[in-house]
Parts: sequence; structure tokens; C-alpha cells
Amino acid sequence: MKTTIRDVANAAGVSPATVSRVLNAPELVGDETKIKVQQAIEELGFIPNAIARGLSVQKTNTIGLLVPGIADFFFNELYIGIEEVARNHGMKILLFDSQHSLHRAQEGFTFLKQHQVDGIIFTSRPITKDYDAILSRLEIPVVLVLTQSFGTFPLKSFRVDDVKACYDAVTYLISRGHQRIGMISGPTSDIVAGKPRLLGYKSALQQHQIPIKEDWIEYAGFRFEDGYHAMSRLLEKQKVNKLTAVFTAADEIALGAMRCLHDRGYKVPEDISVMGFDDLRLSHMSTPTLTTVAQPFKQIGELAISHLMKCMVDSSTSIDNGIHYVPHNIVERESVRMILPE
Amino acid sequence: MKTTIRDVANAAGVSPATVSRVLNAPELVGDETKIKVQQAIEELGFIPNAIARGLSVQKTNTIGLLVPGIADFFFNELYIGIEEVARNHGMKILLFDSQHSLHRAQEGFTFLKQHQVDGIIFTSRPITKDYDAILSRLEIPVVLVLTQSFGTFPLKSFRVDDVKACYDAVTYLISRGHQRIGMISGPTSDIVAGKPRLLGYKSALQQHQIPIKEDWIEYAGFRFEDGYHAMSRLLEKQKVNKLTAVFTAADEIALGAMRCLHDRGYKVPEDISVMGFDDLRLSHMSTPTLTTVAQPFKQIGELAISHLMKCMVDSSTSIDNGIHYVPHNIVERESVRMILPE
DNA sequence: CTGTTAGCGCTTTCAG
DNA sequence: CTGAAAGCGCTAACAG
Repeated sequence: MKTTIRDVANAAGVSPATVSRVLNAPELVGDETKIKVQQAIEELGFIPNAIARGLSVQKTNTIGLLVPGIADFFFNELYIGIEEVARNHGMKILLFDSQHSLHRAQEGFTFLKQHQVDGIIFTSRPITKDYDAILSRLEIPVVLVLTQSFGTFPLKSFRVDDVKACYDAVTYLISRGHQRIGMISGPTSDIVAGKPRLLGYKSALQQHQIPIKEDWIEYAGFRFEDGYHAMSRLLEKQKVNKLTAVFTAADEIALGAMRCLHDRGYKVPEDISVMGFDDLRLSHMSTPTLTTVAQPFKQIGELAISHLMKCMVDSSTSIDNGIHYVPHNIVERESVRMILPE
Repeated sequence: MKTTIRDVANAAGVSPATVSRVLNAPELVGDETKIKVQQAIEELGFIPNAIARGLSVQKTNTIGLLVPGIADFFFNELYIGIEEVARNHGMKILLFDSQHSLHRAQEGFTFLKQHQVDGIIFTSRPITKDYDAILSRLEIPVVLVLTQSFGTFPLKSFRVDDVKACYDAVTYLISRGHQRIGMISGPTSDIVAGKPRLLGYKSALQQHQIPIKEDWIEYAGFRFEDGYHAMSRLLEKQKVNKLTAVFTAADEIALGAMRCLHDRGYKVPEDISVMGFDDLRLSHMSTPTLTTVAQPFKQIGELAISHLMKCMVDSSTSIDNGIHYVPHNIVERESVRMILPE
């Protein structure tokens, strides 16, 4: 029923091998035969079976992308970067969503291995030693993105230096005249996006002789609702705290926080400034638009794929692990105001 | 290097066929051998090669998802619905982004065919006869989602009845006392999400004895910026139009429109009410939150997959084409106010 | 430049 | 209940 390379060969009066050649190495084929074959392909509407090819060549030209949640807004930004670069390299993406579950993530590796992907881009909160077992028997290059490894298995990772990025963000707020700066942090148990961002905040205050007060900090998840509630808690203490700005560990948190402020009758940025982290496309769609620190998702995607491609041709490259920090930058929009010295 | 079914067989002292059986039809294997084999699998950390299996069985348990743009917010909602249902059926998703290009979409079909997906879920603006050629030689069941076919190739589709949905939306506005209702429509050349939605708007006005004025309508793309500019054009005529509400063809448009209103000093919904279409997760994150008509993305995903699965077992099912409308519903939030009769 | 042959890793009759 | 053998569609030496 389905036309195979064999059918084409028969139709063109050549061997399957020749057809294969015009497909993969046309320069090795005589002009006349090439034309004959191409016509046959055309007529029969032949579409080569990539599965069979993959099996034969032991290479699928596919890279696996293992992410914690497709519903997470940052996924889009990341995917777009990766997809484009992959395509330019003639690679496809096979996606797997771990749904923020360790178990599902482990399944994900198995799944991608089953599908013989040539490399894997992995992102998730803490990569702990829970992954050591599966990673060590995987025999497929893996690169981390937006995270880093805390397990014993060596893994290259591309990410923003969150401590520095948050330090810079808070320093930016200080430069705009803010002194009473609160923070909505992720959980400190999250050693990837929680703790480091908090650390950056604290160290910026410290460097600028601003005392760190636990009362100025609230802990929350990374979603809109989490931000909303955390802000609400912060406001309960606002009489005494008198915060003029709040730095948040993620854009989505910031959006929730701004909404809460709005509901409580505070104006952003007039009464309180808010700053986010990520620079999602969303952040210029809010009112006010969000001042935030931008993660270069696209660049990270590029670096990850390039690295993977290197690993694929030269497996010794995979020894090149360690963290590669990519530069962040602060994008100013409307949610932060300047406080003029009196 | 990589462990194959053969290695396992050797280790367990059985034939590859037996290993295959414990993997795919354990009930056909004696208990003792089964245990032996399972141990061997465990010890060797054997992960079966899905590529090879697919080749052999002529079935990959994968369904292709061909979408116009992963960056589009609605993609997330759709994907989540589909992914979950697929997983429950033991199917994987292979994703392809056509980037709103006919050419790329055609490539997408070839790509998915190459990868031997068992079925394809396709969504894009108008499915015209441009697809007839590729679709007819595909020999893979295809189902449409959020769109419908205008080509000659018969294709089942699952979607909201946009005309009715928009009719209902505008009727809702009318029921809230609005009479001067404008619209930001998609391009009328878009016969999937442009024209029908406009039609629904017009017919609602008509049914309620409200004259249709072209001055009340602006045409735009579906993005935030498009919405912003269209609203801006609408406001230029506001002195004479005196609109009290604006219905938009998409949530993202609505968000842009609301931002524009904000910038021009109009309050939503006090001065002007705004209503969207889609019910993206975004729409409860804006200020004010967006009243909109919800597309049941998840349900659509479910229906599409179920249909595909039916086609796969019984190819005559694919004859069952035509449009299946899934019910929409209006979700009330903050962006529409009630106008009390004087 | 082209055909022959032997697999890639797994499944599936068909015997036993 | 288990093994042997053939084959899924394509590629890659190796001859010619």
C-alpha cells in the first residue's frame, strides 16, 4: 500500500541503494539515473520513512526537550529559541512534559531514549542525585538549561547567574531611590530559582547598607495566585514596613502582586514599585508594563543546541561540564518609579 | 555498546522472541521465564528501542500535532488538553510548528508522515484546497481542530461555532444594557476566526434591532499590538460613536484594547466595557480580568484524539467527516459592566 | 557510477 | 509455552 524505496527503485529501473543515494548523497549518482529516480519519486509521491532510516543510521536527527511544564509561560520563550536553532541545524524536537514531577521526568528520559534522540535538553527545578542512575546509563548527551546539577553526574548547564541578576535588579531599584524594598521569593527549598534569587536580593541590600528584614520577605510559589497572596501578606505589614518597592522572583508572581496591590487600592508604581524576573511576553501586556530582568531564552537555546551538536560528533565534549552563565539584562518599563531625594 | 533485546535474551538464556513477549504480551510467557527475563532487563537497564518497534509493528503510538504557532497563547491551552488525553491512551505527541506559513505546514505533513505518526491533529487558519494534494496521498488520518476545511478533501473537524458564540457574546452585552457596541474583528479574509466572528456580532445586533455601523468596526490581526492600534482607531471616532462596549475577536486583542483605553484615560469597564474570545489563562491575570467566551480547548483535544483513535482501528471512520461543534460558554469577569436603564 | 548483501532492533508467524 | 526465521524500510560497505 505505502510506497517504499523499493517501489521507487522498480519504477525507475534501478536498485534501492541508488534511490537511497539520490536521497542522501546525490553527488554520487549519474545525472541520468538521478533524473529518472527523481521523476519516479515525484510520480509515486514517495516520502521516505524516517523511522527506518533512523534505525539503519543509528541517528534520528532529533533532540529531546524535557521540560517541567508546557503550561508554564516561560516554556514558550524557551521553546521558540530552541526550535529555531534546531531547525537551522536540520534537527527536530521531541517534547516531553514532566509536569513538575520527578517520576515523570525519569519517565521522560526513558521515553526519549526509546526514541533514540541524539541529545537531550533538560530543564527542571533542582537536578538532584535522583537523576544519577538514569543519566549514567543513558548514553545520550544531556545539557541543562535554566538550571544546574546538584547530583554527582557531571552535566553542562546554560543559565543566567540568578544571584547576580537579582543583585543587579535590586541595585537598580536602589539606584532609583528605593530603600525599603521587599521581596516575594520562591521557596528556599528551590535551590535553582528560589534560594539564589533571594540571595541576590539580600546581598544587594547588604552591599548598600540596607538592613535585611525577614518581615520584608514573603515566600510563595511561582504562579499568579501565589504572587497575589504573598503580596497580600506583605501588605498586612505595610503600616510598619512602608515598602516603596517589591522585587519578585518571577514575572508571573509580579503580575499577581500588582493585581493584589490594585485590589487593595495601591497604585503601581506611584505607591509601590514592582519588579519581576524572566521578561515573558506577558510583561509588556500588563498595566502597568513590567520592569523586569530578562533571561535570554533564545540565546540559551542556541548555546544548548550547539553544545549538544558538539557532543554528538565528539563524545569527549560531554566532559566539558560546568555552568555557563549567560548574560541577563534589566528591561525598564513602567512598574518602577524613581524616588527623588527630598 | 547499547543493550538490545538480544543481550537480554542471552543474559536470561532465552530467545529474543521471548523477551519481546514478556515486554508486549507477558501473559503468553511462563512465570519462571518471565521472572528471569525481567531480572535480566533490570540488571542490564534495558530500554527497548521504540524506533525499531515502530518499524516492525508499523505503528508508532504517536500522533502528530501540527499547529500554526507555538508562540500563540492559545497553543498552550490546546496542547495541555491534547497531551493529557493522549497520554491516557498511551500515545505520544510529535509537535510541528508551521509558523503560520502554508509552505511550512505542507512540510509539516511530510515530516509527520516521515515519522510514521498514526494520526494527525491539524490546526491552522483556513484549510484550503492547497492542502488537497498532500492530504490525499498522506494515508494517515487527519482531524481538524479549531478550524474547518474549505478544500475538497473531506476532513472531520472539532470547533466552536464561532458565529453562534459571538452572537451569544454580543447578546450578553446587550442583556447588560449595552446598545452601542463596537467590534475589533480579525481580518475578514480569515474565514475561520475572522469572518464568522464578525458575522456573529452583526447578526446579534440585527436580531436586537440595533443598526450595524461600519464605523463601529475595526479590523486587525490577533495580537496584543493589533488590538491596541485598532482600539486607538476606534477611539478617534468615539466622540460620535459613543460606544459603551467593544467586543473583540480574541483575548489577546482585548488585552491590547484595554491597554489602549487605559492609556487614553478611559476606564474599563466604567467608561467602556470590553469582551474577549478564547478564555486564555491570561484573561484572569489582567486588570480588570476579562469577560470572554470560553473555547473548551481540553474537550476539543479529547474529541480529536478519540476520533483519531477510532480512525486508526477502523479506517472507514475517516469517512465520518463534517464539522462537530463543541459548546462554548461565556465567562463573566470584570471587564463588562451593567448599564442600568434610566 | 551502480547493484548486491547484510544488517539496524524488534515483532510475529509458524513449528515444536 | 518457547525458539527459529523472516521481515518492517532504509543504509552502508563491498564489489563490480
